[in-house]
Amino acid sequence: MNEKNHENCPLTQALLVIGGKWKPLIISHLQKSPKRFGQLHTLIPKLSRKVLTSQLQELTRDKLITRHSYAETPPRVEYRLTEKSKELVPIFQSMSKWGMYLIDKKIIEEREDN
Amino acid sequence: MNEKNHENCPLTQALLVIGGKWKPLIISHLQKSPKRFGQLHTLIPKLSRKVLTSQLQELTRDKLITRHSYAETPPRVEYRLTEKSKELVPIFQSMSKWGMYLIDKKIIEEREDN
DNA sequence: CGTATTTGTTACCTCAAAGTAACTACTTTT
DNA sequence: AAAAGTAGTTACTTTGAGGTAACAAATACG
Repeated sequence: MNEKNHENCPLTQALLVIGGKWKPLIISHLQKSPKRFGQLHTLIPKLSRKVLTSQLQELTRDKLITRHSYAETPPRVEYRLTEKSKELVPIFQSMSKWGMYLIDKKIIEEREDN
Repeated sequence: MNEKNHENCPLTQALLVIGGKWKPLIISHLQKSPKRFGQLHTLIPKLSRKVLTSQLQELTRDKLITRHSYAETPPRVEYRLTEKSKELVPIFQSMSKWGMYLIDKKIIEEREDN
């Protein structure tokens, strides 16, 4: 953040690429093994197919995932992380850990409210 | 991500709180020292005062920052990180590092394009 | 032949987030 | 009296992200 200014701030750059509402979630789901379009949709049901498509396209464009399409029928398409995005996994894990702490706190506060 | 499902996913919880477009940036700027409203606005010029206000209010509500108002004239208001959000700083630092790598790659790719 | 499956696309609509600009309140300086 | 500086708020408008629903293509199955 000490950097020049707004423009070339690395954090801003990173957020441009992974700042989407669903992208961290998608990347997290791909961390263990490649997943198909339909699997991702099942894992994140609140995410519509249209938006899932667009997020996957953007992630592919930015080279955070690769798309492997198998000429089977019915068609099968798998998405997997690239080396670039594998480095993000521990970051999202930390964030997840922090989120868990948030949930705990929330439960405590709810208790105190009663 | 292995967790139950969508609802209580810790990463989703975390993203609810820090997922805002500007929040990671604001938190990063506060990491070294408390900052005033106007300072933050100068540091992130693309962020309008109205939105800065709303983001600061949300962060305060979620107890990621505290607001200290001094009865001087002209008024002075300082925002500082709480213990809760200080744990986020290393996460954003990693993300920033990753963003720097992105920028480097971009430069290399531009060179290759020529 | 008609239906199901899978991975999308396309068109249309909606709503919340963000932008703009004007106004407030308090006090010091000119 | 008026302007300047700080930290907002309020009202109005705009933008774009996201939702819904229908359709496409290829093949297998009954």
